[in-house]
Amino acid sequence: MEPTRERILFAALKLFSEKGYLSTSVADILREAGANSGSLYHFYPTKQDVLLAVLEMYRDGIYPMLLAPAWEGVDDPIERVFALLGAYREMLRATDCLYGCPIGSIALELHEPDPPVRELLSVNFDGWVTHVKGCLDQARHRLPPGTDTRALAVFVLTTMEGGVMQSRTHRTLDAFDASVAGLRSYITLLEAAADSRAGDQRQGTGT
Amino acid sequence: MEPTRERILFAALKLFSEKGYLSTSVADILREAGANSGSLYHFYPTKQDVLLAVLEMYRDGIYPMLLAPAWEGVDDPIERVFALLGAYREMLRATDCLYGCPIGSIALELHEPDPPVRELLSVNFDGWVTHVKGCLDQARHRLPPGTDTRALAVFVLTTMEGGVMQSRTHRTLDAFDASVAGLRSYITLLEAAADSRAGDQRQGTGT
DNA sequence: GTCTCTTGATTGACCGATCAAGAAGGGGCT
DNA sequence: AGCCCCTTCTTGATCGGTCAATCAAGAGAC
Repeated sequence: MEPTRERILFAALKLFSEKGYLSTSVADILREAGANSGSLYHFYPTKQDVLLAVLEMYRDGIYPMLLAPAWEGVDDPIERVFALLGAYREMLRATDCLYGCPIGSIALELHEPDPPVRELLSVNFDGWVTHVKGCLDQARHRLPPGTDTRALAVFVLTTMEGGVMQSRTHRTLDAFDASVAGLRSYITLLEAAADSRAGDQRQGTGT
Repeated sequence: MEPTRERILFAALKLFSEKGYLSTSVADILREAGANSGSLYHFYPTKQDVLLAVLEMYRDGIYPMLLAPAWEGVDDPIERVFALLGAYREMLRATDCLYGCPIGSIALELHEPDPPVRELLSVNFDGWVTHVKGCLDQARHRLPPGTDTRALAVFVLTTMEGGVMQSRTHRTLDAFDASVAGLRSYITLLEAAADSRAGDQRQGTGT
């Protein structure tokens, strides 16, 4: 059996993503982890410190747990962006549209989070966005010159979070699919615009 | 003084959007409304019934409270879409990025809401989307033929909700602005595509 | 022997919900 | 008019339950 500290951490991770932070009681975590309250409070002074540890785990897990599996066998940087969105789609599908992005859920659930919590939520979003920006930078030559790849990466996260929110509410993948289709259409148009402009330049007719 | 029932309802409306549903206690509502618990439970059997009444209020208020003010003096249907997003931006700005869309917050806060609650959240999203679809339908001739205006309207809601979520987390308007800019760029490209295709057709070179 | 970790009963605060008692108002009756 | 009754709403103490957090005592490892 894993050490108690990790059992508590994984139990909290699971429950926070399933039921949210506020709806998960310390007793729930203890039951799931098979531990006693004294042990939990030995490692973590308060429930919020458990949350902080979970958020640090998410932060450190973005690449190994999320991106690496989603990108296996996918080399094209633009396709990697959509493979990542596909991984979220699969999570929605596998859970009947119950669980989406735990960071987004916690971010909206805590209306005025303590600074350290807000900071870690922020860092989680930033890490995700930065990785997507990396893909877009790799594909920079296929996008219109001057494209703000960070802003575009933020828009990708927006698409995922907004789509997940609606799909969870409607208990249907439709809204998620419509959102990703919109993003796909947008990026395709951007690529076409970059391409035609490149053609213009080749022909010397660019503006 | 308004009747007690309405004072309770407005107090709940305010508190749910400020602190969320789970973090608002019945005692909070009573204090804000200046009422006693017996009165609240005389009108609403449970706290959840208060939530249902609040969600019905939001549903009925989408046009008169949100769209009508946002669209005042704006006639162009595409500009109306962005005027609506501008109204959300203003709400974020005026509250230092603390309050966003209360429906979205409640939707993510309740992971497995009772069916009537989930239904009303769904209906709220649907009403919003349908109104935006109305704008897009009015501008149908400016969009590529065959455009799925409902899917595009869902994508507009996705943009708003995803942008609000990130801006609230980062306490900066940047993410919201980047998301709306992405959507604006997308729709501009759609209009350009529709336009060039119309030109093609005029010239008889369309595919 | 000491440091790290575990046990589980216990605490006080707060939660949503209940309830008996009473105030307020408005017809209908004489 | 004056009175009564019945419905509607208000009061606020109170309930059992659950919450996060505490703590004294003990187990186990080195």
